[in-house]
Amino acid sequence: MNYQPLLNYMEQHIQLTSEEKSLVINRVNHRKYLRNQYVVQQGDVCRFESFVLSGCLKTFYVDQDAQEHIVMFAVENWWCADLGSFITQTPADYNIQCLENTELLQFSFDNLQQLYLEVPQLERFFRIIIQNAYVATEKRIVRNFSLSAKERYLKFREQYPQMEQRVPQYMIASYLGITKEFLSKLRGQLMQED
Amino acid sequence: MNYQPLLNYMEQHIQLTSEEKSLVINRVNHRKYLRNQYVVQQGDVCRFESFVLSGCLKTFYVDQDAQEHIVMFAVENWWCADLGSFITQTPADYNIQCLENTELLQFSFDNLQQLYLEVPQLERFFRIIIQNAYVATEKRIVRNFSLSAKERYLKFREQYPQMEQRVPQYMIASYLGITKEFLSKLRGQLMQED
DNA sequence: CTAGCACCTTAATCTAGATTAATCTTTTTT
DNA sequence: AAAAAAGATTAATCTAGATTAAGGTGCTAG
Repeated sequence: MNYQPLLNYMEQHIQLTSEEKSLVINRVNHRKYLRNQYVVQQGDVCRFESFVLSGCLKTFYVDQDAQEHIVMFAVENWWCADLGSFITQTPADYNIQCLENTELLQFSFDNLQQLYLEVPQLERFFRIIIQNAYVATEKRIVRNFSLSAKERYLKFREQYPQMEQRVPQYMIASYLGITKEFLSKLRGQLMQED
Repeated sequence: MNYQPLLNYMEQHIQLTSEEKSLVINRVNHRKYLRNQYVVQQGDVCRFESFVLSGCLKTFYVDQDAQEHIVMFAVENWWCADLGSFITQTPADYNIQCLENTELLQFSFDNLQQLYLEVPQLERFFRIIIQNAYVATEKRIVRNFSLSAKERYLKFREQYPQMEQRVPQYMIASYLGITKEFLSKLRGQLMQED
């Protein structure tokens, strides 16, 4: 099993001895999902905080009118969970579904509590993860408030350049909060411009 | 000085001995602000995490077109800070300004680091604060995505019933992400309906 | 090879909410 | 009490983006 990407990621924020690393590795579950499988379903408690080794996932919300709203994508070296649900162990607002065959390293809630005792530095690590998630979410609110659909799309393209090749346009539209038809129109306009 | 509201709030999440309580009280600054004073300005580093003893504040963002976007209000027993800035000690995206004369209990970044050593339980407490902030922010994204302006307004009214009397309508409009004229129209419609 | 499905585009029409501008009301200042 | 400033309403017009509907492209499967 390849734990290196996770350990590399962790070492960006904390230093771990090799004993600590093996404690982490002991508590983490490796799991493969197939394309279209769900990692979390709206209404269930989110049981894992997952690190993406390979593949691609979407986190989305289904509203009363059965409309899907994508709130984030996750690819290699990203974390993915309904953090609100995981943290409080209450039912999830979001679904998380694989867009490709996907390999995850998963921390269950209980294992994570254990690990906090075994490797106290992880308290710090996961606080940073939550903080980053929080800051990113806040920035997204600001962006949705103050930018037009076209500006949001351009920002998305520069921020996730690989993403457009990887996921269908109607999902990008959903992420941007617009219809696929309007995204198509914007793309038409942008082609024109250059 | 009246520290009781803060201690009550803390005791909802953690238990503190009376020695620990005095450690907290020793590290917290009490400060009065006048109406219209700024607690944080966009571009400055947010120096405090503040607990509201009395008064009312708005957290807002000014975009390129000098438009103000209110992201949250804070009243008695709420926390207020540009958490993203405070946590990372980097320049703030938001302004925080008093809408009334306001009394705050403030934790400076350095004092808080000290306190984490003196009262380790506070690590837990402030993680919970951040988690709650995160969850609230996430729910807000979902709401902005899937509800119409009218629905958001109704939700706002039921969630912050006291607020409408306390802050001018054009600020509520800004919080809801609509113009004051349109809010006025909605209010007209709703009067009609009942 | 063609049927079917998943995805994308284009164009016409519609609507929630923005903009502008004028008037009215309430609060604050002097 | 008058004047000024701050806030709220109303109505006409405008626009970003939604909706509907039809046709196009390209993959995958029998």
